[in-house]
Amino acid sequence: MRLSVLPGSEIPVYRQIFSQISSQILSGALPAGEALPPIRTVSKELGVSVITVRGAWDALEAAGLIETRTGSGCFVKALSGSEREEMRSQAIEKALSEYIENAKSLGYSEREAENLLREYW
Amino acid sequence: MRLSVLPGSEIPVYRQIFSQISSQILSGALPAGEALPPIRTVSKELGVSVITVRGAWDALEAAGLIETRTGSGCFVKALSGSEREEMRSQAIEKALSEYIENAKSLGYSEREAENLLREYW
Amino acid sequence: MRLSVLPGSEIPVYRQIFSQISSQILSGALPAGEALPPIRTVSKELGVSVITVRGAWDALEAAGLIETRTGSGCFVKALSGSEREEMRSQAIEKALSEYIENAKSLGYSEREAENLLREYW
Amino acid sequence: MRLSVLPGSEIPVYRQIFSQISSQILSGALPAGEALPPIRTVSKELGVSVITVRGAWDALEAAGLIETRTGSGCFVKALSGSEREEMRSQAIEKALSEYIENAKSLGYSEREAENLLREYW
DNA sequence: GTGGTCTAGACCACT
DNA sequence: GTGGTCTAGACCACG
Repeated sequence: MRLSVLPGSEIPVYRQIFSQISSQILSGALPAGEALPPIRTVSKELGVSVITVRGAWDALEAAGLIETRTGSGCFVKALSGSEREEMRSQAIEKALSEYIENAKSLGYSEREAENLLREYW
Repeated sequence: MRLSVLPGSEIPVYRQIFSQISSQILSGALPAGEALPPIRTVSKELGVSVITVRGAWDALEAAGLIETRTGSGCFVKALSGSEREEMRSQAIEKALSEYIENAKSLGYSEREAENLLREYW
Repeated sequence: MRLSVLPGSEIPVYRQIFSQISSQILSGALPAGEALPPIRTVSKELGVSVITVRGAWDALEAAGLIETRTGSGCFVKALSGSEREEMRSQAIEKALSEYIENAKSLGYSEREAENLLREYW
Repeated sequence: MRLSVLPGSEIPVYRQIFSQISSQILSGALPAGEALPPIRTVSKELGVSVITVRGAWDALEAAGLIETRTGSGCFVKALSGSEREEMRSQAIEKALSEYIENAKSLGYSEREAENLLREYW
């Protein structure tokens, strides 16, 4: 479980943690049933408050990605293959549409957008 | 000057306005010297507070994209071609790197990322 | 907006607040668009922490009952009549099934359960 | 002795076990003197920790419903008919008042509450 | 030892 | 003045 946060970023710390774990679940890197590390452990490792980590966990639970069993920990929820694939698609489409929207309004052509993608990947 | 905002979005209204105008300036759609519409007009059209629009204008001025001439309004600043091109590049690179980062952590390959771009453009 | 909490109860304070407001929304007592009182006000009135009130607000938002507009407050979300009726039905059915389950396992007949209901209403 | 637990429920496992056994005792399904199954057996059957079952047993003993005889097991305590009836009444009244409170705050009339009860019993 | 809840108080972003 | 985020620390319920 690799996590990292940028404290000064414009996007909230708990959201950063949320998207990292979310991506790992949707990509299959974190399989169903897997236990997440205890919030206190994560808190120490990242140097943020326990409450901040808890905020990320809450968001993950609200998104239906994990479930918490009080007293024993938090675990990656079982998602059907199609559910997971759908959420994964939605995530990439959202990111993609932001890129496309930006590129278009900045006056880039499709060809240029593709070349840049190849160049920076 | 076409603007639109999504009030319920997670990204602040003033930032939405900022990026739309910013993109139009960097793409050349809004040429140097062009007058921005009065704050109150924009406020009414978008149905947001005058203060919110003012925030967007401030951000644009801080970014060096517009200048305010007291009593007559706000105008697109004159940028050298190279300056403009550099800012435009930075803007697209930032958007691109976010897309790439998301795609990678979701487990997509470069080829898939390209195909999606072509499909959704 | 009438609220009351029992601090020593077995059910968390934020949950108590949640269900009271939730019921008022589903029963139509709180119409769509209505502004909820500021969390700090509620906090003072009930004598609980701001954070506790926020927990209730978060739960309401997660349940799709309210929406928060940063800087201006929290508002009752617009629900279609059928949506509202469905959520209201679900709420009463959940409460009802708990009553029935208890009554049955305690050995009460349907007739007795009805008589008790009439007696205590 | 039939027991079942829902691990993901919002109400603690030991409480679920407690109320099931409690109801069976108060309804007379489990007569005085009857032996409860060994903790380890219940633990295996339900797939929960021994400590959890122990918690339920403790709660039952604290409620005066069972007694433990060291070395031989736990047994349903002898209750006078009036004692048992009083506890049974209290249990149903508590469940009933929760249903009524919910129904009222959701805007249901007594008549509707009765009809629903008949319908879902 | 695990998560769940709560307090008191601070600073920031937004309207 | 509104909500959003975060800190530091405490106590409880649960397994």
